[in-house]
Amino acid sequence: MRLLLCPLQDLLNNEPTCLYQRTALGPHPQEGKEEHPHSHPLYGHGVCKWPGCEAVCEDFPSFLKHLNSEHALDDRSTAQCRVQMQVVQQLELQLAKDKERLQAMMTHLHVKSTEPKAAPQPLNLVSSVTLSKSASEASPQSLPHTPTTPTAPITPATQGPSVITTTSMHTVGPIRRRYSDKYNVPISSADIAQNQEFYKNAEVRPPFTYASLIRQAILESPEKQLTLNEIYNWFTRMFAYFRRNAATWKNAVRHNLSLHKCFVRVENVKGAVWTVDEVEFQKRRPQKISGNPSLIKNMQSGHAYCTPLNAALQASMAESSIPLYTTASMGTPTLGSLASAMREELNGAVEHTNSTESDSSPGRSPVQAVHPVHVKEEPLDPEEAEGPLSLVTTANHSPDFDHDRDYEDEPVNEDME
DNA sequence: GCGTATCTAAACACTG
DNA sequence: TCAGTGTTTAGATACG
Repeated sequence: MRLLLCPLQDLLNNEPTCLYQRTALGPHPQEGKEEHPHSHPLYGHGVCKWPGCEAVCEDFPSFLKHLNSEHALDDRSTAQCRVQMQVVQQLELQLAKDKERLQAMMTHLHVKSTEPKAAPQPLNLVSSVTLSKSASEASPQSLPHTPTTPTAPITPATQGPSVITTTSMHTVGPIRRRYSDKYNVPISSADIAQNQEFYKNAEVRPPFTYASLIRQAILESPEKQLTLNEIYNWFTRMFAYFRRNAATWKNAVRHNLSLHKCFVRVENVKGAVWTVDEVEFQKRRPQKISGNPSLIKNMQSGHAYCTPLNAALQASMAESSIPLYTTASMGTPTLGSLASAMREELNGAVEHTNSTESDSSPGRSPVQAVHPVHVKEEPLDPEEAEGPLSLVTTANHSPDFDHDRDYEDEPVNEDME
């Protein structure tokens, strides 16, 4: 624990500006106004800008007082800082990837670039702090195939041990994890929207059921109806995970369409399209999210089980991380609306958790805070086992090593990016 | 241990 | 014949 905290302590001691110093996010917010005694990257418009806080501070002194009292060097703040590192790293990786893409495009078009070529090894803020285990420590066979760049969903700490912690990040092997609607209650719109880029780029299984995804695909369509092929396209477009093993998940999609009454097949001019019977779909909700005490208890226990591992740090991660990303500008309406649909499913539970979870972070969704996001990692095909490593290990690799990777099972969809 | 929900795999039928 | 679509069944897994 102490080991983990040390680098962070340095960070915290140096004030959060160090986050900017260590990133390629551009000029520091304070640049050019250093002399201003009341400017602070964590303070603006009378609001504390600490991720997930947004506490109103009437003036700068009160902000400082708030900063020192609410965001002191404790496990929670440390955890938040680490999560912020993840955010920054994610953005850096994306930037590096896009830069390289741009370079390749310009090279292809024989355009002289003024843009410096992306560094082959991106800054790796997180790995040096929390992901100190080398990739070699993990058995390649046990690691999921995540050849794309992301390191973790942008909402990592919804499940304390599964994303951030060193140990957990190395246990995402071929363990099949359940991710039913019922247990994904806490997934919020922000959750998904901010993870959009992640899921688009990372071959990480989205933590939603096929039924939920199908429903959302249909609801996102202008006419609220899609052909099977259009549903396929939506899956591959929105989730990198579904750009491989097509036979498997397509079968599952068809299976779900047939199985669930909420999916209604409608014949129209251009053939059969699938629609969602919201009434039928809603019928599933009471069964799944009844807001009963056991569910609430379960949601709370999401904390409990992680705390013994890394003590308060784990808990603080679980408690406080999600809202850190609410300001991340990665979401788009598409997955945002998916999240909205998810949120509809979660309404009942949210109310309960609001009252059960101590909420010291204004603006934080309690559901997000207390419930894990399960990321299922698939067993690898034998020929894939030696491929790129896990979410964790990719963080220690060049983000671009997979650029030329092909989708094994089928050509990239025509509308994929 | 049981029930439920889900995932995965497979077989089969139908259609263009 | 073949590919795509749709239905159904069965086994496995996760969880309450």
